[in-house]
Amino acid sequence: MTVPSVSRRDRKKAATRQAIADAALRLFLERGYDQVSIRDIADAADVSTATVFKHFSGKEALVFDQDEDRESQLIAAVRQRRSDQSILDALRQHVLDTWPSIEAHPQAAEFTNLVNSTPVLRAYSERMWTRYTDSLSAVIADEFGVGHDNLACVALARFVLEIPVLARGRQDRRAAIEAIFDILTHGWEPPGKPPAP
Amino acid sequence: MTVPSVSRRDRKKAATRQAIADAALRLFLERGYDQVSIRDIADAADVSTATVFKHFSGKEALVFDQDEDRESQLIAAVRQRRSDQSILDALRQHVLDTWPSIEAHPQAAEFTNLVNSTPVLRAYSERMWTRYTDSLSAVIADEFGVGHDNLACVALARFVLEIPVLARGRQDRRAAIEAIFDILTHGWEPPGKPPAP
DNA sequence: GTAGAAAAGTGCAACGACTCTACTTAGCGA
DNA sequence: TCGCTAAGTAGAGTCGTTGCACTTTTCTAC
Repeated sequence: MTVPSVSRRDRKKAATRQAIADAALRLFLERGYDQVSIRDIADAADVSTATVFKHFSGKEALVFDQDEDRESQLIAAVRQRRSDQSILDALRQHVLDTWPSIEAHPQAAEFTNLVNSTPVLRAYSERMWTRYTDSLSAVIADEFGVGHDNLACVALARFVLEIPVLARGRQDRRAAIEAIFDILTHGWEPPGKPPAP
Repeated sequence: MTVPSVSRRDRKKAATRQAIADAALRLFLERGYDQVSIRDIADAADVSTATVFKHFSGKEALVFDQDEDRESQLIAAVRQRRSDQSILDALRQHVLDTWPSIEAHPQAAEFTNLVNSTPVLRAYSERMWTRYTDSLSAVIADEFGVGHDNLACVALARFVLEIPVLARGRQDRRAAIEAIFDILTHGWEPPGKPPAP
């Protein structure tokens, strides 16, 4: 996984990609997303602008590098769950095990701030998850032997994939995840008032 | 509401806006979204491209004209509900009363097809609703006297606003809406198998 | 009515994201 | 060593979008 095919060519290709991603993140954090052009990034990474688009599908994708195979992990969590575990519990456990550690890297605070303060990046980060709705709902439906467009399955998949957005910026992300799964499991309950002053 | 302030100026302004929207929809349905440029639309409506952007915030907004004051209707549905009605029920009723009739206009099928087959329009239509998450969750939280960032309130608002996306393209939209509210009310239940062949 | 403010619309230049095409370069495999 | 292929480049071009200076239309107040 770290070394898929160690040819000199692939190493150079990966290095170029990394140089672009690094330059982009650095400049974005320094100046803000909208104040950095593709040309700036290309110059900083010492490549042409065309090369940037060879490696990344667009400007937003430069911000969200390494988000690979989260989709396949989700699918696997459902399909390879313990036989006595419900799908909802399997998802809850997978989400608790996996998602809080994401964004646990250096500069996490600045990074989160960058995304939250840039509308186009907020929108992109939300779509990042919900685009898996179809594949997650498909595997859930398969487990129950119903059609892929089964509404309950689609809704569950969608609601689970909304969790990262809802839990973002919470002080206790794990508690937030648990609370949302409780809604999905037992239904929505009116919130209790916070302790009086 | 149909005639907010009948001055000649306002009438002409509304007329040009309508001319632009009509030209845009016609061209989009004829050729497809990506095959129509702003210039094409401006020419067809006999205005300059600058005028197009005076009336619409961007190209995507040309597709989704008349989506006004759905936000305020949502707020009102929660705040002005009957005193014996829960918030969840008030939302359910409002959604059932209001949303199925949307898209009940001519060319609905072609329009839906246009949106679903154009990724950027799909994304836009999903954001159209979820952008109200903050204001809807705020009013819900107010009704319970808790903070605006209360997780249960934010999650409920978000999930309700996902309903249009989930119910889109269903044969029986009302049943779909009911089913999703049932999940939110009583928790998620595994789907039953369809009748055997 | 008429003057002048206010707003709608125009034409044009510019910027940035992204694409395309033709070309060079560098690594690979025989 | 000889191509073949993939990575990278340069540059022109398209398109969405904005800003600016300007004209035209309509409203308002005298």
